[in-house]
Amino acid sequence: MRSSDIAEIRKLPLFKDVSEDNFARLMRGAYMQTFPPFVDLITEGDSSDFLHIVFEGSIELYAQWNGRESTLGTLRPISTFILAATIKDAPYLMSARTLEKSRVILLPSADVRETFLRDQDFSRAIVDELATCYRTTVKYSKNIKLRNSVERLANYLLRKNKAFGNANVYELPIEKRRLASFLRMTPENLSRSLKTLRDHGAEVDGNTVRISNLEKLSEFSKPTPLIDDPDC
Amino acid sequence: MRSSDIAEIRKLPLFKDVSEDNFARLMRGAYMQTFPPFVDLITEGDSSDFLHIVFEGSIELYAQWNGRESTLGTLRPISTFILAATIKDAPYLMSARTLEKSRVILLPSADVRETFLRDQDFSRAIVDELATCYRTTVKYSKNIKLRNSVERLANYLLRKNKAFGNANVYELPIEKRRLASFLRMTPENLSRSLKTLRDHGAEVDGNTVRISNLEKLSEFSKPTPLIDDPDC
DNA sequence: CGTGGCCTTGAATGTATTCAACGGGGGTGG
DNA sequence: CCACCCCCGTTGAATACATTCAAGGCCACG
Repeated sequence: MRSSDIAEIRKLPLFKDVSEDNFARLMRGAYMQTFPPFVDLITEGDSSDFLHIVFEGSIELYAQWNGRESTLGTLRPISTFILAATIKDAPYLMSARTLEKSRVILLPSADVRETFLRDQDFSRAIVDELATCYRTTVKYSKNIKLRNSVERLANYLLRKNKAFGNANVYELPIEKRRLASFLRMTPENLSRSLKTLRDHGAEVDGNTVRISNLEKLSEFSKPTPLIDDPDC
Repeated sequence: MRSSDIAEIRKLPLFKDVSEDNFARLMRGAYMQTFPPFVDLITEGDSSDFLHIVFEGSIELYAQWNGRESTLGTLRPISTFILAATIKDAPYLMSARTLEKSRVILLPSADVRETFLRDQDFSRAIVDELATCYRTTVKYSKNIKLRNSVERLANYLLRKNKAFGNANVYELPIEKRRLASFLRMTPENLSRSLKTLRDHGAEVDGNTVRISNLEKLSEFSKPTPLIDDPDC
């Protein structure tokens, strides 16, 4: 691995407080790899040999059952996945594929577990990361259980608008069919729901989202930090 | 707190490896409390002053939004809740109420966080617990996203049958309306789905479940450890 | 012995999925 | 450079699935 990459990794919240020794030991077994688009990195059910970290590009988390497939999230730099399986030395619960050309760090799970025991600052960072991921999935479940599909979509548009600096105009960061799956809807249903939202202050043309009436959209969406704030 | 209670707590996986000193310090601030049925213990949005542990009874986790309510889980002895909020010193994402007379241990969150930093074995146990909870919610999301309501119900009946020792006859552990909410259905829909399952090897009369044809039910349910095994 | 909550059933409504068809954009290969 | 094809997104119609509303039975509880 290039030393410039290692310096970058060192800056990650997960590693920045790890002792010099322990970090060096972790990096000895680590490697950075570049993947083309639409490559499966991990498959649910497999044992977790590596902790993955997205360094560049984007990664889709998805799951399958009985011939169906569902998107559970999209990861962008810089995020880890899937930490819980690594920590527990348990099988992956989700699969992951690149959506574009991506650079990914692979850390042998055994090394991560060992460093966890050895380095208090690392274990603290791991726990923080784990707790954050956990809370993300709880919010995700609440979103799906408490809202219907149009409400989920409306709140998604609001969340992304905030993430893009409240510009009120932005591009959808993922394909519509993946967004549909993420929001637990079919692509057809997404299309129709987008039309519905024109009456509520949001217009989507192609991949361009325009919040034409933020107040109206907010009133319809009723966002709450306990579901929609990623930092909460 | 009674010393017999403290001895019981000491046996919990979360605490059994904690040093004598640290455990004693934790217990100084802890207290055990008995609550009547249907008492709200925590409310989503509140700050997490205590880590809770169910000692006796049962606790419902639920969330609300826009006048709606949804059950996210039921806790039985001995489980913690809600660890992630305590660790991150963040607001609760779920509310919790007793469903019956329950005994609950309250540990001041600040003490938990302090002990976490002080005691390596405790931090290890915390991480394991967190990772387990995290994986539980991932499985929950997969269940809801990949299965329709009858499939979710069928797999629920199978899971509980396994939990009750594969006796093929057992009592539903929670009220049907709460089960319905947990499975993301209405009570009416649950009633009708139970009738549907008569054709697939499961008969439910009142609270009594009878798996009349396990093979048929399994074939219909298509359970997978990556969703249905709580220990996976 | 009333009363209230839970569960069930039926009917009507609303929401979401499926199936089919079509247009457009991007990429490939002739 | 163009023709072609494939996949995505959209639209419409039919269907399936789920919710709502209303009513009644049952049990537990006061």
